[in-house]
Amino acid sequence: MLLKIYKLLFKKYGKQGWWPLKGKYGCKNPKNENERFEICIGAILAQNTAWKNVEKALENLSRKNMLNRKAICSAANQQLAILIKPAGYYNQKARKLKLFASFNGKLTRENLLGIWGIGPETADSILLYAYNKPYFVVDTYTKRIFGRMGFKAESYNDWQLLFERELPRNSELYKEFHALIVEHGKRFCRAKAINGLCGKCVVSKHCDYFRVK
DNA sequence: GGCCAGGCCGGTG
DNA sequence: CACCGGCATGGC
Repeated sequence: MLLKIYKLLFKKYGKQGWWPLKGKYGCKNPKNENERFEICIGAILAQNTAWKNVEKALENLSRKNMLNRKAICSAANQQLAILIKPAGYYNQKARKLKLFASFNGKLTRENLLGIWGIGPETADSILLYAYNKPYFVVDTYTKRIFGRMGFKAESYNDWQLLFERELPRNSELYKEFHALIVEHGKRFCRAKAINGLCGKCVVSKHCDYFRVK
């Protein structure tokens, strides 16, 4: 069932090629440690924030040559906060960036979750997109889209299990699926239902939300 | 002008 | 454990 949804979304939106490094879509997998780091920073900045705003923050960091681990480690919280301001929650996020950048241990899921400011979605985004580990990423779009379709799960872990149990354990599939979910959430499965959108949605036949209306 | 955006933390019951 | 307020900008 989930694979079927995936295929419908893929047919509609095409290959997404996430993660979008420096705001450019269609990138390949990260080639080096610095690109991996940039993905991690983007994942933290993207917490409950529109990606457009994250791009501005990344651009500010990049222009100052601060989009790397060393620079962020040695920067003052205040300076970071000013640069990442467009991404919102800038005081918290400045602290989060520094704590992540100065973490030296092994990047397991458990260790990531132990870092202040890294929750399950951020951890899974880092593991999947920066380190190519097969953890399915669950976000608000995932819950909204599949919740409306009639899938039920209580917690983050339940949602994740739902996908990981049914899908082949394949990071490339996970990456593409999550990216497609975000795209679909932005374009069609909006928080506030917009008149007519559901009628053009490629997965509406599988959706309770549409059928009920 | 209100709602939403690729969450997470800390306090409370 | 579940729930909630706080954190903050920018686009629509």
